[in-house]
Amino acid sequence: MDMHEVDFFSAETMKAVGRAETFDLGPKVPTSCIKKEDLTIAGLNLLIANARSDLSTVDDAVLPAEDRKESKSELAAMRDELARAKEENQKLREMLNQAISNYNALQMHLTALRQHHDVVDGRVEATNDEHGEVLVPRQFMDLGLAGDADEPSHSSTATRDRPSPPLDNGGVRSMDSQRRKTSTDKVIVPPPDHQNTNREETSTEQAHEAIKRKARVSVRARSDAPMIADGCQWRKYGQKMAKGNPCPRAYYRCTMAAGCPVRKQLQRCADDRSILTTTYEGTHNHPLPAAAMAMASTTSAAVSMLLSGSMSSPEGLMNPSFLARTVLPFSSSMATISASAPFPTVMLDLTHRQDATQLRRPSPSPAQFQFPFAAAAAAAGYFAVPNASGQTHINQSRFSGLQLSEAMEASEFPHPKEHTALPSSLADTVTAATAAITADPNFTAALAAAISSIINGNRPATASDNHDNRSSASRTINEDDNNVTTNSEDINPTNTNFTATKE
DNA sequence: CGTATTTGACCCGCGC
DNA sequence: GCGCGGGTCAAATACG
Repeated sequence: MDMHEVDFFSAETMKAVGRAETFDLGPKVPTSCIKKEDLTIAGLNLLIANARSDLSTVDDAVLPAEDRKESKSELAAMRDELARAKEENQKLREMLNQAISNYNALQMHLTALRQHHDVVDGRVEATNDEHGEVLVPRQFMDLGLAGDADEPSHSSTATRDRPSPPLDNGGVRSMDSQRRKTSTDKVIVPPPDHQNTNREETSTEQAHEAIKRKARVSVRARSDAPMIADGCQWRKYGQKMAKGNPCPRAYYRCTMAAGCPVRKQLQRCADDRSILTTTYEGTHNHPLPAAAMAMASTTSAAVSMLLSGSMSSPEGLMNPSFLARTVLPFSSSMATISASAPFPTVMLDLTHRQDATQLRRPSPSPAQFQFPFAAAAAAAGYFAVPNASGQTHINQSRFSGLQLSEAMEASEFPHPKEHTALPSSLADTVTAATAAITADPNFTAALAAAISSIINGNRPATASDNHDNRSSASRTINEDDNNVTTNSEDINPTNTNFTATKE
C-alpha cells in the first residue's frame, strides 16, 4: 500500500463496525451454546425414542447391557441434535446476515427520511453544527454478479480486433472484451424488419443489460493523499491527460485476484487540486476483504436503485424534482445521480467543508467512516430520479455520518440518553422507515442488491491463483449463506466509479 | 531479480 | 473517411 494512502478501511475500523465478526458466526456458536442445552435435553428424550445406534464409540464391554444401550442412544441423539443444531445455526446465520443487511438499509432510509424531515423543520444547520460529524471519503466497491462480466455467449464478437491476448493479462483482455461487447451489443439490435413490439422489448432488455454492466458510482473527495485506501489492491496500468484538466488521469486495475475486471480512475480536480476524484468500474470476481465489503452493499444498493428503482418508479418519472425537494436544500455537498446515456452514474461530491472538514469530530471512531457513504449511496440510489438533463442532485452533507452514525450508535449502545440529539421519536421514525421500505419494492430491490453484493463479494475466486492474488482474502463463506432471495435482474449492477463532477 | 510504474503506441467509438 | 478523445496495452524503466 502506498505510504501516502489514506486508509479509511483499517482493521480497527472494521472491528469498530463489527461487520466481519458479526458475519462470521461459524460453528463456534452452536458448539458452545446449543450443545449444552439442547443436546442434553434432547438426549434424554431420545433415550426412549432411539433405542439403538450403531454410531456409538463407547467401550461397550465395560458397560452393562442397559448402560450400553443407553449410551448408544444418547450418543445417537447427541449426533442428531448436533446435526440439527448445525442446520439451525446455518439458518440463524443466514437470518443474521439478512437482518444486518436489512438494518443497514433501514439506517440508510432512516437517514433520508430524517433529512427530509429536517428540511421541513428547518433545523438542519443546527443539527449539523451540534454534532460536527466527520465525513470521510470512502470509495465504493463493486460487488455485482461477477458472472455477468463473463458471459461467454457474446465472446465470438467481442475479441474480433486484437490478436489473442497474452494469458498473463487475461483478465484485462476479458474486461476489454466485455467492454467492447457492450458496444457490439448495440449493433446487434434487432433488425428493422422485426415487429415493433419485439424491437421495443429487445431494446429495453439490451438497454438494461448495458446499464447494468456500466452503471457507475462516482465520488469526489478532498484528499492530499494520492490514493484512498479502499481495502483492495490496485495496479496502475495507464495514465492519460484528460481534456480540460491539466492533471493527468491515472488508471488502476484491481489486482486482488487474477482477472478481476474492476478498475478505477484517479484524477485531481483542475480547479482544486486538493479534490481527488476516484472512479470505480467493473465487478469484482473475488472475495473482498472486510474493509472493502463495507461499502460494497451500499454501493450496490445505490446502483441497483438507480437502475431498478428510480428509473422505473412512478415518482421518479412523474416528479423529477422529488429528490431535489427532499434533500437538495443542503446543496453544499452533492451526490449526483446521472441516468443519462450511455450509462448511469452515481456521483458523490464529498468535498464540501461541512462534510469533510468542518464537521470533524475530535476523535472520530472508525465506525463513523463506515456509513456516510453508505447513506449517500443508498439515498442516492433510492431517491435519485433523473431530471430532464438526466441528472439528479441530492445533497450529501446530511449523510456526513451525522444521522447515520447516530442511529448506529443509538442502536449499538444501550444508552439512548447519550444521544440526546437523536429525535425522541427514533423508534417511530424507524417504524415509519420500515413501513416505507417494506412498502416500496424499489428499496427492497436495492436491499436485495446489497445482500447480493455481499454474497458476490465473498464468493471465492474462480480464477487460478497467480502472483496477483497474493494478498487476496483467504477466507471463504459457506455458499449457503448466499441463499438470500434476490432479484438477479436488480442486483447485478454493482459497478462503482469515480467520475469527475465538473462544475 | 521480481514487481510495479511509466509512457508512447494503439484501439475504439463518436462526431463532423 | 478523418480526427479527436478516452481507454488500454506492453515494452521500457524504476524500484526494493
